[in-house]
Amino acid sequence: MKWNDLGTDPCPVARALSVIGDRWTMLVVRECFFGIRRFDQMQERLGITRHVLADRLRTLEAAGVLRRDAYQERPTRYEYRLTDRGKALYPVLVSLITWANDAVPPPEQSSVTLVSRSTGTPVEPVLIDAATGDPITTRTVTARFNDIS
Amino acid sequence: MKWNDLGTDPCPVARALSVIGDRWTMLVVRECFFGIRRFDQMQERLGITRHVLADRLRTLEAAGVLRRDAYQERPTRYEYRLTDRGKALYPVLVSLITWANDAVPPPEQSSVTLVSRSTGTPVEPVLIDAATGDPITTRTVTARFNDIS
DNA sequence: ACTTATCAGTTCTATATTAGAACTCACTAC
DNA sequence: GTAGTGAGTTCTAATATAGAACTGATAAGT
Repeated sequence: MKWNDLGTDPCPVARALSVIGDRWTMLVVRECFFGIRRFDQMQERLGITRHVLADRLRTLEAAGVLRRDAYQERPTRYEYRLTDRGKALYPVLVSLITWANDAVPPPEQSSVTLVSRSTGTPVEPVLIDAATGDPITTRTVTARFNDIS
Repeated sequence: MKWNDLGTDPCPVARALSVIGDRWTMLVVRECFFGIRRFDQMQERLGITRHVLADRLRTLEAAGVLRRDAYQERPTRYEYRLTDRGKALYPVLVSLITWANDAVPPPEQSSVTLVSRSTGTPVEPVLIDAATGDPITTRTVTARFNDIS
């Protein structure tokens, strides 16, 4: 299978990864969540090559995850912001953070944790079903394949 | 920056992606969640090349996400199962599915949704803080950098 | 005994992607 | 005029992936 075919796969995991599943894309999205909007700043912070960054920004814009806004004229300069579709990636980012803090501990004396903006206390993210409030686990939830053929 | 350096990055997003952030890995993990355990079956279902699959399985085993078990002798054959650390990736998978079903609609008449095992009704996954029950959004939660220097 | 099948890989070559550095273009500030 | 800013592009070398064939241990069929 070629990577380009993933975008039209019936499986949503494959379709998600066709947009954000390469080595750099979620790091670019992370920078956007941190409020970084400009090319040079992202490039320096990430250590990504300019070529690849330009390519990823194009892809993310095409996918509707980022919006490219001119913030000045003469010369025209653009910055990148998350769209609503991009902001909807927050649970993915939070889940990655939660998993990594458990599973891939930082080797140095530094860490990044998620805290409440109001109280400053660490949060412990869990997934629940909005309708019932039940936790979402492999035991409570399963994937259903709907073939409308 | 090189990819190999990500595993020791202070940012948990980078560390998570150093393990599961390449083009195929989360699809391999998805297969494991679907109960697929064997090399040939994964290879055929995913359309991944055998070379890359072998490499990803090695990497995931080294990261403690999968366990390699012999299921027969003469000749020895191995199968792969999720460890607890691997199962802890479920929220990431669920978040990806939820996002893709919203953001990257399937072009054909087929879909995959998450349903309750007990009632069969679709679930609507949301992240909350286990301690307070508050929803986790960009407005309620922020990242804190703790430098224990 | 010989052929085919199974199954987890390995090996090979062609192609695609990435890293790293230098360069472009349209300006602004000194 | 010279240097700086900032969003890219262009170039080459290194790396990773696609696709197909092959290996090695063994079982099953004829």
